[in-house]
Amino acid sequence: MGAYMPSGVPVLRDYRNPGDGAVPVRCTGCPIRDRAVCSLCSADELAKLDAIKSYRTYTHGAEIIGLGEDIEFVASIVTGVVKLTKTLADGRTQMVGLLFPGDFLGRAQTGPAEFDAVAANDVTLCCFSRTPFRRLMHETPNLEDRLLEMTMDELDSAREWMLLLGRKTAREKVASFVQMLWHRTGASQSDEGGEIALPLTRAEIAEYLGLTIETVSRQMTKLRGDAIIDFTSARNVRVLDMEALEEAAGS
Amino acid sequence: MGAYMPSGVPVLRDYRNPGDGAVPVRCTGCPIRDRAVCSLCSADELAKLDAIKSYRTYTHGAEIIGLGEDIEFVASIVTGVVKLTKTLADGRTQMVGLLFPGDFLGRAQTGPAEFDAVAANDVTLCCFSRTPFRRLMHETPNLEDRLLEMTMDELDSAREWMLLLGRKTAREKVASFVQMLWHRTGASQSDEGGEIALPLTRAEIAEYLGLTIETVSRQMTKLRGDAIIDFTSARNVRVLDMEALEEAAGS
DNA sequence: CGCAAACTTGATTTGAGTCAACTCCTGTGG
DNA sequence: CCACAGGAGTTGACTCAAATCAAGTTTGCG
Repeated sequence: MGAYMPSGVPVLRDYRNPGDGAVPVRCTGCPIRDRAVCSLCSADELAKLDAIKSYRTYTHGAEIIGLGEDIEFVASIVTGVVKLTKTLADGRTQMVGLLFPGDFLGRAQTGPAEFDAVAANDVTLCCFSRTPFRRLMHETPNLEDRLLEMTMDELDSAREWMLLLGRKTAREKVASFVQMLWHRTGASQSDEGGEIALPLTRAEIAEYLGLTIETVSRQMTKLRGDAIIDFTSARNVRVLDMEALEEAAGS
Repeated sequence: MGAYMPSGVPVLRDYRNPGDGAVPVRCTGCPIRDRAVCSLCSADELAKLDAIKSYRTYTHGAEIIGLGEDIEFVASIVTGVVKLTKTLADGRTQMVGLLFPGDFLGRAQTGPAEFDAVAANDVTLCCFSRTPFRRLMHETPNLEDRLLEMTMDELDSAREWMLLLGRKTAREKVASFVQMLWHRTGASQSDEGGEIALPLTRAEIAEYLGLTIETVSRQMTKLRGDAIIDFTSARNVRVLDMEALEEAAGS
């Protein structure tokens, strides 16, 4: 289970393992069937994918792909959260991607990875070797169409993230982060007051937002002081006032 | 011709109109044939694209796509430079894309634009109505494959840009910008000392880098003081020391 | 229970933003 | 052909938001 999940807290969000690390063997009943790269595939197309897939698990902190590695597989995130990061020579690190269940990891084309991919908590991947996947993609328009659509969605969200990094204040960044999690973890609109278990440490949130740990912490404290969010623990946020949160996020 | 080009200066880079705004009617001989979304297409595939294409021109500053518009076309940039920007409620704006000849503008899928697209100088587009383009894309794997590849390249470069926005200093940002232009404008390695005509104003460079005009100007002056770059005019840079520029860019 | 990692809080520094002139082009019209 | 208007760019003085440095406190795990 997610290393960050305090024991005894009820399961709230689906980026954690449903069940207990038990993973579907058949695609039918797969928890990400409706969102993943395979979501447009018909039953027989799915059977072909089924034949080339394999599951891999990574524990919290494990490196999935290292910078410059020539990755031999692509994958769908089944459970857990994967962070993509880029690092400058002197160690300054920026997160450049955060993948939730259903998201796709890797390029179908050849070439070395441009970033590190690390399991932010315990992760299960549904992996496809690159060559058979590419072949299947060419035979299966539904697969390629969905991958193109997902890649363009990623690009849109990268652009939103660029606006955040380039122009938002620390307060706006932190509020935007909570708001993003709220949406990505599949909260329903009526869920105000519901709890979000943060999948990232303060240090990782800082990497995501282009800030320092201290600034993230201070802004979290201020948002709590303004009665916009509350914490049941450092890793469990409750949104008290969704409208004020949107206001604070500047969007 | 590009409004920023001082008269009498020899043509240096291909993001300006080759010839005089004269545009190819046939795809053969198109200046972006080797790089654009159509680059993998065979002669007969190209003929089908040819049948649905049309050229549009925009003068410097013209809006190509407004935020929230449901764009009825997608396009390849033939000549000129297109900037994509996002703006917060109070007017803070961040550039989130910069498209050169060969780059692709728009989503094949449906849905409103997530950003503004503006002609940074005089621009020619090779446009395809969205519906026929989508249909053709489904019939033509070479087209969809290339679009997927280009979209993933865009995503990689957006992630590099995120590292810049989140973690680089003002000096590193400005140096990175010059370096990026050097590569995007197709300079050859042996071109040290060659000139780059900046396609953007200082204000636009600031939007690109998440800085203010003043900071961009100061850092340009410092890089000049360090004998890394030089200016023949405010809009024409010469790279004096490529190695030092890379060092200053922090990559 | 105790230790280390994660997180918070406070004091101080600093890099980039803001505000304010000023210069330099470039194009226009008398 | 020159004057001059206006936009683009530069430079300087000052401010401020976030980084840095430095203790603390809390939490969770062995």
